[in-house]
Amino acid sequence: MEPIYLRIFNDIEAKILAGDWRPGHRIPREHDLVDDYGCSRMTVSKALAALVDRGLVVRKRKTGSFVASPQIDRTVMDIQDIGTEASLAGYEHRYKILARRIETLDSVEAAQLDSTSGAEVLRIQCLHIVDGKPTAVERRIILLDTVPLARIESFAAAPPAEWLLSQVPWSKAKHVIRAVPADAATARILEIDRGEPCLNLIRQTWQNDRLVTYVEITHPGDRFQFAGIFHPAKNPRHVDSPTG
Amino acid sequence: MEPIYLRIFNDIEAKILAGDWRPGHRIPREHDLVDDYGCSRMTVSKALAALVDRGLVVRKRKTGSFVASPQIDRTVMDIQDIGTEASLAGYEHRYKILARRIETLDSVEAAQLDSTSGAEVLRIQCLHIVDGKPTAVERRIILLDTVPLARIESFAAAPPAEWLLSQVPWSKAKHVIRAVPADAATARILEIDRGEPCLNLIRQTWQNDRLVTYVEITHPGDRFQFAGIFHPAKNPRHVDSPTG
DNA sequence: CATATCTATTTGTATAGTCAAAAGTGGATC
DNA sequence: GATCCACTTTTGACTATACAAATAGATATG
Repeated sequence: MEPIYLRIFNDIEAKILAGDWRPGHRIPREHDLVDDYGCSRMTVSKALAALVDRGLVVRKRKTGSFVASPQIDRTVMDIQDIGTEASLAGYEHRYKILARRIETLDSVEAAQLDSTSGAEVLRIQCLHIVDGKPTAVERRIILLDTVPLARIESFAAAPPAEWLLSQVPWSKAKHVIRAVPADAATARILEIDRGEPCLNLIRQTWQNDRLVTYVEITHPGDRFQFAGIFHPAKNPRHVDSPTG
Repeated sequence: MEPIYLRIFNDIEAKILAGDWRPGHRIPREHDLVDDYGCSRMTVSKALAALVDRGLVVRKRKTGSFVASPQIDRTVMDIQDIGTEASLAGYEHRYKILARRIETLDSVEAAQLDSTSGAEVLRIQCLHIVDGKPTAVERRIILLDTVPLARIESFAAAPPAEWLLSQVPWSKAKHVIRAVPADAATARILEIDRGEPCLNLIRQTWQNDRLVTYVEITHPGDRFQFAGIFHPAKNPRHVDSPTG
């Protein structure tokens, strides 16, 4: 038998991840959940505290509990969004959409992405310029089934990574980081020599087992690095943490 | 006023991080902590649950609660240890200590490591061989002030990373991942050409603001990648595996 | 000898309350 | 209008207790 607090946790998590409860949506107050599940307040509290820790919920006395704005886990964030990182480091960041078209996945690509063949996707190529220098090529595929709004998005206001984060909560992400030699096309775009070492990040992001996006980001090895400072979870996380 | 459960949490965390309670040490049982702190069992339980989540404690019914073997934070994308990762992925792993000597840090290096000049360190160079192929050069510095036992350790039974993890809990880690061309020495050791793209990981690990170790690990770009699957703040698994 | 069973210990989950702290609301007063 | 205070809602911390589940260790059995 699944513990009650886990059932509550899972129910609410599912609603949020399914997009049923959007960010800002008010979660039933403890008292209501007590009634709904026929359990004690402590049990409800345990579930909600775990959701706070999971980053899906924020709580405030007197005001209530709300679905949190989707936020990348801080330890993943470090390699998440070039623009954010650049401006955190005090650099100027621009980007240019080099290509943008809607396609259907052929079977080879579909298999590669672990997705279904024939799905409609938006394919984007984007150059990131940090401090005046070309710093990354971003080649991205967005599944239009999962993110229909992408069809009409121009990415003029925010680059694809940032726009997606504001649209879709993610439930799973897979990263691969490699060192690769620059191919001809990449070398031209990044203004480096062919064969130069490049840092290559591939990320797939899912929402409830539906692929949201596949992206490959290639950085010149001499102009970019991934860095992060990590602490083992600082304040008590997970269960019954007060300050969040 | 600090909540009781936080006080308990902090007290125990401090003891573990200070090395006062070593991995495997039995933590007082809930009942004893109830007596010690004059609070209820639920409060103690909350603190211990948080410590479990924090990764510092493991608990088992009837047996008790124990200081966990130090582990890399699960949400951190990182190779905790090549050997472990390799065998998880089903590969055979060997390693060879190429060099081992005790030195004192000169001022240049000390500044680089953000440490004090004149400190005694153990400097190790180590080659990792996965599936019969040279897969990583590990160049490591261990601060003997922080880890005195390293002075007499031969690393015959376990490679430095694994040995350190079993010895020292960490409270902070800094990672840098880059793509670099192989220099002459590295190329020779890894049996690749000079200039070939290599994946380069630098990690510094601290225990309570005292540097434990500085390590630079260089992988051939075509034989290694970092990969990780993340679920926001859950129990992400990460796998760093040799590529074909 | 091995093996199955019982028992005591320790953690895990849950209840049904109490009191406290934060913070939004509205009302009294200037 | 503006300011301060009391009121109310909602979360945060905690108690004292209960019973369940896992299991190490002792005991009984074949």
